[in-house]
Amino acid sequence: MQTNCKTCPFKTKATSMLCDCSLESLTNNHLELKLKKGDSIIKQGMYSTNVVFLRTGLAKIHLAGPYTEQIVKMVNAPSYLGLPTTFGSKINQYSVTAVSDVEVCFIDLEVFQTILDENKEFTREIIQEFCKNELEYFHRCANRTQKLIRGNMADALLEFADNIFKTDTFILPLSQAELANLIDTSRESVSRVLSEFDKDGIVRINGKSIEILNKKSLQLISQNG
Amino acid sequence: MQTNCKTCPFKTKATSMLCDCSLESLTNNHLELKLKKGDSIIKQGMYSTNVVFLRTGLAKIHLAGPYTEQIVKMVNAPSYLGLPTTFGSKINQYSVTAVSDVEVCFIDLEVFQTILDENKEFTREIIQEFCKNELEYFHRCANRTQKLIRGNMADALLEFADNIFKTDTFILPLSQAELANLIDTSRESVSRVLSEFDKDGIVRINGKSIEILNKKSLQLISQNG
DNA sequence: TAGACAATGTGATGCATATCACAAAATAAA
DNA sequence: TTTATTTTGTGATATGCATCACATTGTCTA
Repeated sequence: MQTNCKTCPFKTKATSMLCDCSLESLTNNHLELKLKKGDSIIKQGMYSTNVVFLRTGLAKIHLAGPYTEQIVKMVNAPSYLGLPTTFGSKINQYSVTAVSDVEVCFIDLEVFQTILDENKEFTREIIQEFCKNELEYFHRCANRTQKLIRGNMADALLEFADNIFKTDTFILPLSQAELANLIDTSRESVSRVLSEFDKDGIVRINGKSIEILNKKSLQLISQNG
Repeated sequence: MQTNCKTCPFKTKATSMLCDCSLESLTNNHLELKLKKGDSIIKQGMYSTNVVFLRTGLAKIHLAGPYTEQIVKMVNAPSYLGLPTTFGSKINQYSVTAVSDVEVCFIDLEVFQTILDENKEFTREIIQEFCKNELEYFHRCANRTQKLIRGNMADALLEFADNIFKTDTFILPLSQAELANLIDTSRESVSRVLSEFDKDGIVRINGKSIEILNKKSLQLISQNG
């Protein structure tokens, strides 16, 4: 479903029927931005009347837990962010921060709502995305809490390799402290487990660069705990 | 938005515009059932081409974790269940089981899809529901893993009282073993914490009957951990 | 090229809670 | 009612991991 649109910024092979520019309303109702790694895209607690389209790059969704900030999801482009705010209180309930350089479009929520109303295909895709995410959360709930740290770390590495970067050699986009927030553990444990994996020849670590040497082992560790 | 419909079974004050029976397609395309406590509504791993409307009663969504079955969400009527299956593989990715007697309607997914296409209001409500749930999962991720058992138990009791039964005196719909699966702990710890709460005068427990005596305390315990 | 600050490695210690092991009670079945 | 089965209460023990403490390395800035 690649639709390289000439008049609007959505030139991506997205989930997005937005690129069907019969939706000319969009062309005049968005703000396009390039943001740098570390920049805030959505800030918890702030008022907002926009949906954000993450056009390129990688971001983390995170929010304040009772003690520390928790990363609940990594999101790579293309993806829509901030919908719950749109339909809810207009106060952002979570933060989104770029972990790579990103391109984003801010779309007025009323415009977005109109598009939803007028475009069945797009609506269907959005709902499908929600369904996919819901399943992800369910599995996360069932897995994260039952597995030991090694299992969760294995899952995180496999997720980066298989779903996010789609290669077994990549640069970790998160610090060890952030990784700890993602897999519900402490910074120190992340450090220990990573060097264990390296020592056991499962991965090769070089600063922030990671190469997965033995994916089968990782999958086994993921299953055992 | 109460619409007591005469021709279709959806006579509930639902999220549901389905009761707007301009949707006569529905009237002839559903199966209505009364199920008993403990009956399975949706079974993980089974093929299905239905969405389920939970008309009355209370259910639990649960799925197989690496070690034990995990309860990921309690759902009370009115609510739609099984949408991810609809839009996904048609193999149920989770189970839903009645924890009280329930009334459910099985709706063919093509009929459901048609309704979505034809009814903007309904679609909007469904999306809103997804958004609400997503926020719930995020908060669950951030809370459940950071809090101690007492905090999670306090949350569960407050959830039952405030959101599910809407009264401070209720009958626990789950066994202690199920409660343990809900708040990520062991059966024994559930037993211990509940009797602690009782001993401290925070709740009064009598078999499965629970009365919350000191809600402020529960909220404090929830915050501290 | 220094100096400062952030990110990482690694040992020692403590603690929350899982697990094991039964007893007691409640519920279901016969 | 009696028997069988599930649910619950409670102690003792084991353990995975958080926390603390500090050394080391890496990275930015002036």
